[in-house]
Amino acid sequence: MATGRTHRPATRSRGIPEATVARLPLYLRALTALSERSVPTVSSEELAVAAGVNSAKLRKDFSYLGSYGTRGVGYDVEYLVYQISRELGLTQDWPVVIVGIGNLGAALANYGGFASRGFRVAALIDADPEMAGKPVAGIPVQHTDELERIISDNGVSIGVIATPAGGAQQVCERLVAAGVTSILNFAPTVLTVPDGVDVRKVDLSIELQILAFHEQRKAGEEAAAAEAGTPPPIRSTAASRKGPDGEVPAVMPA
Amino acid sequence: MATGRTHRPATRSRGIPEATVARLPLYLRALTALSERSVPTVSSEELAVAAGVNSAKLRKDFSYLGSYGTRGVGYDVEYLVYQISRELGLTQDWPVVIVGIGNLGAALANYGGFASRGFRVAALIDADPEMAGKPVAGIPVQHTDELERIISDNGVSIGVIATPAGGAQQVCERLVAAGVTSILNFAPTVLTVPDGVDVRKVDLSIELQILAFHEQRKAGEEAAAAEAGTPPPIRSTAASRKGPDGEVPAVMPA
DNA sequence: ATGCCTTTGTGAACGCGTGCACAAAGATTG
DNA sequence: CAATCTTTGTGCACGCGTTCACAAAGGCAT
Ligand SMILES: NC(=O)c1ccc[n+]([C@@H]2O[C@H](COP(=O)([O-])OP(=O)(O)OC[C@H]3O[C@@H](n4cnc5c(N)ncnc54)[C@H](O)[C@@H]3O)[C@@H](O)[C@H]2O)c1
Ligand SMILES: NC(=O)c1ccc[n+]([C@@H]2O[C@H](COP(=O)([O-])OP(=O)(O)OC[C@H]3O[C@@H](n4cnc5c(N)ncnc54)[C@H](O)[C@@H]3O)[C@@H](O)[C@H]2O)c1
Repeated sequence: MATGRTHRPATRSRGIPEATVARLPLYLRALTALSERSVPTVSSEELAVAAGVNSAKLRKDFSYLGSYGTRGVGYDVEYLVYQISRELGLTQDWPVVIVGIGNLGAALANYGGFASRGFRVAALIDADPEMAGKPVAGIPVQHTDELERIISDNGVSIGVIATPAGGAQQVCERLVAAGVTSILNFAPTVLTVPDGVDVRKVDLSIELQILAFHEQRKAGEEAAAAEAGTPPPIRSTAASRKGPDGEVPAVMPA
Repeated sequence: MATGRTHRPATRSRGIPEATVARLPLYLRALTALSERSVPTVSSEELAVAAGVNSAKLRKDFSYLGSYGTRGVGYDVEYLVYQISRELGLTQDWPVVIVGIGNLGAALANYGGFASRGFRVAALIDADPEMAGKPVAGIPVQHTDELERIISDNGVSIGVIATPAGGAQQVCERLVAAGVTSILNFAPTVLTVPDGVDVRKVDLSIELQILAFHEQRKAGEEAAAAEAGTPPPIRSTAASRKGPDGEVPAVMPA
């Protein structure tokens, strides 16, 4: 999970646990797929498999929203899609601004799945004067000077930061001062925000490092098992060259 | 947090809790910044602020790695950088392949922070024959047909999937069959993998939906507070037009 | 109408993660 | 060398999240 919230200690957001909120979009995606295949109802077990979670967890999650299921039958797909959408606030249209239209910002602007679920790219903002006016994904880039006006005019409350790390905190402060209360941060920095502002971060580098940790551990365990004469569990083909870059696994030589 | 692991029930990865592992890269980043400023030592309190966490949590996290601090003084920055790097497996060089060189894949390939910490883009792979041979970020794109050979030749164990959702599971299976045991997935799908393979996902859409949930809740609470005659907490300027797109907040009209 | 079969909704137990608070450790100063 | 001051390392309690397991609910067949 390339994510983490900031501030706001307790959960109790109208009683729905934070962990549940984080899974609702997952259920919604699975349900939307079922809806497109015109499947009328689905059991907690089927839906759980589709969403990649435990079925008891899924039922408990839904129980926070109310009793929308029918015992012996399951859940009505359309009805559940509506209920979850409403709970997540997706029945409204959320204007979003993206700040920092470089490699990543441009990719985000071009991302189709953005608009698909109630989010609309209201503006693209960059500090580079060269970029001003140039269209990216059909939307002209605007200069940072316009930031406050853009936020205000469009009633934007969600901002995406895709600037280099150095500028992120300052951009964040301007966004917040202008009225933004939710920020999705792609820059590798810890953002400091006042209470009442939500920050979520997506950090590629952290994700890779976490994977590397487990990868190293797997290589170590495997080496230890080989040392002990235990044959590697399965997949010994790939296993035999698992030390990355031809390096020796980080275990004691003797 | 745009993240979530799959499979592998218990933690106990050599005793280091998963939550701690997820924070180590954060500490490492803060420590690297200190190191570049030639700061010799740092207290848990200072470092905690820099990393945006509680200092007790930070100390407990470090205690899992061993006793690397000096009471009354703090932690030696250089030494800690080394210890965390080693623990995360960053003293090795990890070759990574990126599959699906579209908007996002190209941005990832161009991402500088990639190589900075032990990760090296070994190959770019795409199914589009038109792209084969074209250089992206200085690396020629190779066709999917070569996938197995590339993984094998380079000893790749970490793969990044940036294809459309439809192709992700199949790409995933080919990667795993070829020997990849860690996957970072950007496609909005639940990937099914065999035991022993780690999957982490980054899902922009889910992040935005979580933000929207809290945003809606804030708007609702505010409306309720206004109704009750209680003035909005702070920042009433921005608050007064918090209903997105000029819509009425989703509360009962009367 | 009655009984069976499926599936929900949730009580309860458990484990992980967090944060407080403090004793022990060590540096520093006189 | 002793006193003081700073900061670590951790015992402990608490709360959240997960999972099991099952009683209740409801559809459906006879
Ligand atoms: N490219 C990736 O795949 C990737 C992956 C993970 C994280 N990131 C992070 O995302 C951020 C952007 O990455 P990128 O590759 O797009 O970088 P980039 O250099 O291509 O783009 C950065 C853009 O931000 C603009 N900018 C700089 N300062 C600004 C400011 N104060 N206000 C507004 N705009 C400003 C620049 O003009 C530029 O257009 C970086 O922090 C990077 O670490 C990128
Ligand atoms: N662009 C974004 O900012 C963004 C954000 C979040 C998630 N995503 C997700 O990331 C993925 C890629 O997004 P994108 O905007 O780069 O899409 P894109 O259409 O620009 O690029 C997809 C690329 O994958 C290639 N491809 C398709 N099937 C393939 C296969 N089976 N094997 C190898 N390559 C294959 C295509 O040739 C194309 O080059 C999508 O799943 C999207 O939902 C993108």
